[in-house]
Amino acid sequence: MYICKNIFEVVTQSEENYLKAIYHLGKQGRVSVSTNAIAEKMETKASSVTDMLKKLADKNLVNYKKYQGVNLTEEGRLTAASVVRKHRLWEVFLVNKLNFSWDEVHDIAEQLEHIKSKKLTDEIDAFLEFPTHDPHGDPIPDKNGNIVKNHSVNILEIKTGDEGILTHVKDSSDVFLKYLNKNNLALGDKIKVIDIEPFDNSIKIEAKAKEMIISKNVAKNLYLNL
Amino acid sequence: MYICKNIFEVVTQSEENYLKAIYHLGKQGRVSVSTNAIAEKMETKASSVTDMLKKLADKNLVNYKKYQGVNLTEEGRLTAASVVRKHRLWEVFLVNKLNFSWDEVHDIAEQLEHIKSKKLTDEIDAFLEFPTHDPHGDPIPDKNGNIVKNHSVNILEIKTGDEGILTHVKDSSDVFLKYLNKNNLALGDKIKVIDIEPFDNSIKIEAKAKEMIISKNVAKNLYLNL
DNA sequence: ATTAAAATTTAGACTTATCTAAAAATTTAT
DNA sequence: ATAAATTTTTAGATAAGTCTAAATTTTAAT
Repeated sequence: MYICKNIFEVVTQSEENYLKAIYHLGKQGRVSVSTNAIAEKMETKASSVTDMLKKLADKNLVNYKKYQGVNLTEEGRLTAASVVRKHRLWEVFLVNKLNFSWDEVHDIAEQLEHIKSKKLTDEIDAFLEFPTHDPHGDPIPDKNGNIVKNHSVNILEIKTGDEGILTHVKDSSDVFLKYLNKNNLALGDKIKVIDIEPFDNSIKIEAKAKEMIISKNVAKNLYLNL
Repeated sequence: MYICKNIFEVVTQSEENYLKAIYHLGKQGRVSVSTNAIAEKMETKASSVTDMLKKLADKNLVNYKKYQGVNLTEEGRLTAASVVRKHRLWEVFLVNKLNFSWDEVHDIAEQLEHIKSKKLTDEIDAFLEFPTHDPHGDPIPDKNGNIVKNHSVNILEIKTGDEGILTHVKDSSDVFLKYLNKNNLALGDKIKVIDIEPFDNSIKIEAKAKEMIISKNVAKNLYLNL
């Protein structure tokens, strides 16, 4: 006797979170990811990850061979991309339509990304006029899970005297974003590299006609379009 | 050692659903509700309800004495009202801002009502310009869990020849709403009672300059403002 | 006031997702 | 190439939420 347990939630919220982690760790899920890497990203234990990987493999969402790590199947990749799509669309909604700032949206989007309704996702997409990037500059996968290729480069790789537009921040944590707010840095700003200090990789930059020094750790998270 | 298990989700989704059921069954939670009534509403078993009632009582969300049914505490009432508030606000959002029809929103709102963010709820409320009723005419609780009193009366209680505005439908199931769509009936319509058939309580009404006959079962769900 | 029927609770079991501790496999270092 | 270190998996336990079946309490009927 064939029993379909749950037509509407074939993939649980927890499963979606694992798929998302694998997607992010294996650059859109195409590369193999280790159990420990997933455990660290999800702040859980490796044994829990192993259990889940078996379940995901049973559902044909990942390719899994014991001790070998995992990568997403096409179905898994699409599922993960859909979750990421929803996460980023909701972030745009919160910032563009409601009065949220870019450092407040992550936790709420973590909840909203699990809402199951294809129509809702597509209507929100249209309502926002089909945005291609979220408030942190991360690309939004389209209906088919495809993302536009990003041409931004890390500010550490730019040579002294060159300038570009800040289009992407890698760290979306509220501490980091609040740091940028405090220093009046936002996506779209024109930034010029004045000097790179070889000793600690700190960088003197010019933004909004003002000079400031940012640490290497900050620099690592700033990406510019030249 | 004091351990707070979960600051952000002191109330689980499942608990919220039980509180909501008790809220609806006991007219805003002020009246005692039986275990079986809850079980039926939630499509679960009485034994599951009993288990949950104990848990809710432990958390001071309901007053529960074995075999006596439950009612909500003030804290439980506020929690339930907040869930109902979110459900109805999201329904308004879906219908007014996205392209949803009133028969498509319930299942999605059932998911969205569990999103935890006070700011999000209040911003959506403001974005929608503080609506007082959802697309089915149900009142939306305010921040403090208060609802505006409804003055609509059931169409069966109106005497022949009288008319009123359709302001509320009791049944929000998609079958019923699709029936109304098909017959071109919507909130805001002026409806006149032409004749009530004593045999089966079917009613001949006039709406949009056309006469039609509705069954007692339909009539029971239509409420008018005189 | 008993007894029968209905409602409710208890007991024990199952599933999902998690954990700890121990075992097994793989990788790294000598 | 072998031992040590690291990674991963297994085994067994726990908590939340559900179920069935049996026991208990309340309500209704005679």
